[in-house]
Amino acid sequence: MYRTHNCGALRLDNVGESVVLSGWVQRIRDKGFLLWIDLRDRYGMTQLVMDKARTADVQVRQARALGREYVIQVRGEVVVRESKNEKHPTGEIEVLVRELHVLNPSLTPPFTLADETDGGADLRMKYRYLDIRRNCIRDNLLLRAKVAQAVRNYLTSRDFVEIETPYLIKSTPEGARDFVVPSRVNSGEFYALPQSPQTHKQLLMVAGMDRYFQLVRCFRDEDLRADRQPEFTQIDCEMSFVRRTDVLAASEGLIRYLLREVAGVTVGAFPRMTYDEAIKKYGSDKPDIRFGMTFGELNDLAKGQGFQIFDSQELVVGLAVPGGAAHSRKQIDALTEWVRRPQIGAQGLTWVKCDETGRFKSPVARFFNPEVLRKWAARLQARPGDLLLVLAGEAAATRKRLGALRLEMAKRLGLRKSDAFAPLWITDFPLLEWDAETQRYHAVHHPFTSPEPADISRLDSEPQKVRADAYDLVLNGIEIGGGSIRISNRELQAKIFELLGFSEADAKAKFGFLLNAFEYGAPPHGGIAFGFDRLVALLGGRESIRDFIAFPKNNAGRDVVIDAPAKIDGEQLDELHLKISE
RNA sequence: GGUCUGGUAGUUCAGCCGGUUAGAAUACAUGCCUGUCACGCAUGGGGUCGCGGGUUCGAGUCCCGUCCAGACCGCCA
Repeated sequence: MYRTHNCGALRLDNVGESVVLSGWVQRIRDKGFLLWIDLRDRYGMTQLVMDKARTADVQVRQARALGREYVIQVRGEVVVRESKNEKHPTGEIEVLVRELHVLNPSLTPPFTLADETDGGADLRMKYRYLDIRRNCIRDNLLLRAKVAQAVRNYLTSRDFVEIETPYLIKSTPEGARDFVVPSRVNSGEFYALPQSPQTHKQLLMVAGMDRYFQLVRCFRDEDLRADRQPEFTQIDCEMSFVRRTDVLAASEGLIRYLLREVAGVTVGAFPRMTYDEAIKKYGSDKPDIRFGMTFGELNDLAKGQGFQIFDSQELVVGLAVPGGAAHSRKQIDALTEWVRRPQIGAQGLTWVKCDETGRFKSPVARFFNPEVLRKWAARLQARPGDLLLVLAGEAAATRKRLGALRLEMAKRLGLRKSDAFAPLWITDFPLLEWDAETQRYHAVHHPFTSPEPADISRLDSEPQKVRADAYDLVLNGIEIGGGSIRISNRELQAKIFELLGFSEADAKAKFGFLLNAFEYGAPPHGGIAFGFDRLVALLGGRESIRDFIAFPKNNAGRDVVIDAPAKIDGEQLDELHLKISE
């Protein structure tokens, strides 16, 4: 018998029982007369005990020879602890060992397997199977499984049906770079791994499945970030006979359910904000609205007063840092350096301290009299004791920089609380974006996104002003979902392809299968996809998704556990009809 | 493609203006310890200072190159 109980199961009720436990040796505490072993498995930890009075010498010697992470099995008796430990659920009992078997020894692990590990990221990734033994990583994976289960419960209970779509599909011209897979049977041809099941889920709508979802792996061959992996998981949804409000309502229902079931947090109706407003007030299309510090534009109050730097720039914009007047000159200089780093790229930073008595202190005070500075403060909704931070420059870049500064200040002030959840819908994205490099429009979302119905008439005259019937869901400043109402009208789709610079033949070659399907009675439809990894990380109170993925890729897209990608031999290349050009 | 930060004991790090034998904590080993739970105490072993080149009487330290890791910009419909 390998075990009668797991390591998290035993309680006072079990005292007197003879049990068999198996697990890993977390730690041995040898007091000489008495020796304890913390035995750990996925379910918890149970303290084993041996002493000279009750245990045979041979077994004590055997126990002293154990090392960390040995896999052992013990038979023993559950006894009450003389000194209890309230930190563990099993802390009131211990198991007096009668028999001990080493099932497998272990090398000394290269880092400490504890909540507060001494292991660096590099080492932890290489020995990920050890890292996962740590409570925090194990709990992250358990959380992920719980969220997945909750997603399936919720969507299935609302008539969504989970359907798998193929992973070996075809490369499409728009969007991220594709991972490609050479075909052995079809010489010189390649599959692509899906960036999303977009077209297949639309085909399922034409097929009459009405409400589809899938927890699906997606692939993008782009550079990585802390919250970006080359393969990642989406909650992909699509619905027929819906308008935007229907998709938003269904999505809110799901997210609200997850927040309640998993995080125990109740949130009300999700606020909505247009793309333009988000950019102007937060400098980002994914604002974190857990805190204020919204932007105020100061062009009318800051230009034309003799301060050359402002006069020559397109936009002067600022925000008020609550309580920020307490910053020392040194701290503000450090902030200036922070925004001047190449990653932010600002030329400089203008600041105004609003002291408690309503006076202003600023290096630009000789250009702007107190009356003007008072108007700045009012525009930025500053209160006495606040610090105004002002940037100037080209409008889009400056807003972005101030947005980065806003997040940094919030982080320093502890305003980005991981147990607060502030969802937000962003709507009214532009449909098209002019790409100067290729001299054509490209779809901001994707080519199947419907224009806002009210704007369709402007497609010919001013295409850049046409809004998309698209929406993003932002949670705590992280984009966790995005979707749109799709085009289900053949002529409209043809017009969009034309605007995107596809010839009719191009469109037919690339998307003929979808256009054909639309000839056979396509229902109006729309959908959304949520970033599952990001969502789980947020529910776990973190922003980096790597610790919520069992085997993530590193910064360079490598799997350091198995050392992939790797070269393949010549024979395999030949079979695939491939030659490596050096 | 680019910017920044880092690489010193198994591990996490310190190492000042270039100067004698490169340190700490932890891990590991041995011994002691009558209730530990991050046990404690004592002793001990453990180093190609990422790699290559340069400057110098002398380089862990300065310079150049390179590799690796992380964060970020570009990119990510």
